Amino acid sequence: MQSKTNFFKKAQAVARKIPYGRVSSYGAIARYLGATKSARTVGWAMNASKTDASVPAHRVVSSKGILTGKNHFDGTNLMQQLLENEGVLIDNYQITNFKEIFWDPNLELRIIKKQ
DNA sequence: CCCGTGACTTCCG
DNA sequence: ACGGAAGCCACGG
Repeated sequence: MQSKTNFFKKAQAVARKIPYGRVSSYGAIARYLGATKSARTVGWAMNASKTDASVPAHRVVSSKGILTGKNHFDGTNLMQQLLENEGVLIDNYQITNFKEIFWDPNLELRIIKKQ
């Protein structure tokens, strides 16, 4: 029996699958879970998984490649530092090569995605 | 138990 | 094309 917080676990699972040096967006994950408009809930899942070091929440940004969640991290520029450490180019809390390193679960995983 | 909030995105006018 | 409003799921008060 799946818990009621199935959405959380799924979101965390997808975020955990984000490769090193890649980033994804809340909407992409939400869409992969079948809830396109539930992007905010994905952010909540990140907040819940924040205590879990296995979930790279810093690799999850907005659809524009903006570090919208930087304010929720421990420090102020911690999220940017973590991403830059992985080779991600960031300018003013915005990923410059976002489209290049964007990792879309709908394209990469395509598990439940119909062909 | 009901209402509001939140790391966003999409749709309608 | 731009701006405003709705939607989605979960949690806290």
